[in-house]
Amino acid sequence: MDRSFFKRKSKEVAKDLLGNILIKNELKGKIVETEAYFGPKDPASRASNGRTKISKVMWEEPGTILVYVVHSYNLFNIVTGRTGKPGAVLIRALEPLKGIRTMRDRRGFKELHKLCSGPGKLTEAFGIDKTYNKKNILDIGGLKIIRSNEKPEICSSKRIGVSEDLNQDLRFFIKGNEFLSR
DNA sequence: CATATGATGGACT
DNA sequence: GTCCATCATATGG
Repeated sequence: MDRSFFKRKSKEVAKDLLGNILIKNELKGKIVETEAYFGPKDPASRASNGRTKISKVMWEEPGTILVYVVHSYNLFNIVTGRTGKPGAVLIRALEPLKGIRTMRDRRGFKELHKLCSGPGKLTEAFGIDKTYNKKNILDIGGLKIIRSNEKPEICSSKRIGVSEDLNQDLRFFIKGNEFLSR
């Protein structure tokens, strides 16, 4: 993954992330579910109220990590688009591939499908917290995304948990995957 | 299997 | 004080 990958519209990045591999130290997971968020004209986006303590990171360089807390869970996003043009992709679910022992210990469940099947679950399983906020995933070694050669079949839906959504599908997931949220 | 409900804490008005 | 880009339980079929 390079800078040009993230320097595109969040909708394109969200779709193209599916099937690729998130790596944090010894942990690996396949990205199976994402959501795209736009800037101030997107009512569901954190940027809908302009630049705030949380949302201002969305104006940073593509590849910047945005982590913030909702209902006491960390949510992991990656900033997309040109620097100064707010946009981000939320990583919503991973298929656990490696480091299952660690994920089970952190989550307190042994079932594979309970480890990373939601945006708050995967950050707990992977140990992603606010110390990663505002760092660039292209610059730090311990956390990265690598391409797989998989070309998954992609489905879409409305975004989950938002009170006011746009009239288009901005949630993307791999068809039939067992590790989706919900 | 499904839907319902309470806990949670930080950001924002 | 209000509002969540959530989750784990509990309950009913």
